[in-house]
Amino acid sequence: MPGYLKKYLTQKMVISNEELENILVCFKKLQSKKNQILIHPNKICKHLFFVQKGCLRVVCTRDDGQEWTRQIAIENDFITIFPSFLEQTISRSYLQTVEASDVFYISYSNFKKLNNIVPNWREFYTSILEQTYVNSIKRIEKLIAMDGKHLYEDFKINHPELLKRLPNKISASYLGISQETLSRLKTKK
Amino acid sequence: MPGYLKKYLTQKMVISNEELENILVCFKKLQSKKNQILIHPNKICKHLFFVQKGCLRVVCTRDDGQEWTRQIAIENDFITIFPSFLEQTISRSYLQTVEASDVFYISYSNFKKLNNIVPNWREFYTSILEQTYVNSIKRIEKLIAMDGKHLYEDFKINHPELLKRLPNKISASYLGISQETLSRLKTKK
DNA sequence: AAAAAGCATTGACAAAAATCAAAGGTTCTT
DNA sequence: AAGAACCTTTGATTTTTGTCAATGCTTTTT
Repeated sequence: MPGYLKKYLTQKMVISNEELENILVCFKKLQSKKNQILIHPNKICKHLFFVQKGCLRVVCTRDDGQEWTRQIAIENDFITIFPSFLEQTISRSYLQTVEASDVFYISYSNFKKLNNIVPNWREFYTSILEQTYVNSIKRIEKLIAMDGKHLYEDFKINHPELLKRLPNKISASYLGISQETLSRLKTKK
Repeated sequence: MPGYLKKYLTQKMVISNEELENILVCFKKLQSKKNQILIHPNKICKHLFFVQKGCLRVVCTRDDGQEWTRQIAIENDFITIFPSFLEQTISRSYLQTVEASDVFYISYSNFKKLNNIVPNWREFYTSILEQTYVNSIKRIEKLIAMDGKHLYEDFKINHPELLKRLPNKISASYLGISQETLSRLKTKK
């Protein structure tokens, strides 16, 4: 049943069929409508999600109520409230579906157990970590050095599919600019 | 000789004396004056650094020549041009001393070998990765959601020692604002 | 110690971006 | 299908921030 996840794992790690099954049984399927909250704010994040179909985002809120998109996940991406999941601490951020989505999720305790059950798991996990960390470094470089116009141009070049797929409002909140500014940048040039 | 590094490692990982020695022999000592470039731009980053004494930063440059501080390391921090080090690819960023510094450094190939030589190394490495990734997530949250004033206030609260220690110019380039704006924020309130 | 280079501050101005508000267009709900 | 809710665009305005330039201060360098 978890077609994409199985495919994803076999592509990314060296693993026996038995080990693969040991991983897959830890994941449960969830189908969700649009705009549903899968991890609530001010809770400990207990699950890691894999997106089979659809789109999810991590939302962080400012004191004045404004909301910002810290992370976006589409097909074949993992997503969770990472700081909360890792340290099992409370977080103000929440995880929300942007589209109707099919996801697979694994609990924190089962996730931890995979280290013991599957020999190559740590290596796989570390590799994913490295990649997401590199991506976050690149995002930081852009956020400190670029103004709205350049952030938008860069987003259009590197994530054209997201720009088409996401509501304007969410793209703007991912870039750290207001939706009005994004709307103007889209038309101006 | 690598006093702090030895102390740091024994505190952070479970390790025998022999293993510890196997790690330490991979590191070489370097003493550097202020404003020296330890990893040059447009090169493959071949070393990972541990700061014994002093202060280093990763500088990224914009097309117009403006420079920004992507990362800062002081005593007991590791630092490198991570994307370049990890994938052994060319990077425009460079690593520079902010103060006269004593550092220990390890080559990429030796770093890779530690996975085989020291059983707990991967676990240790993963744990450092997790922590730095969490820190980068927090920085992203701030950069997308906060304006200059709030970024400065936050920096003052969370890194008061850095604010005192760093030249204004570098603090500003770390926060993604101009030094004039930082100077005004410092006096205004 | 003097000169030079670099850094911080301040003012004036320009550019960028946020905010507020209104209108028209979608999409969702019933 | 009608109404509601939401999203997008656009205009007007204010706020924030960047840029340029000048000055005084500090730190290097010679």
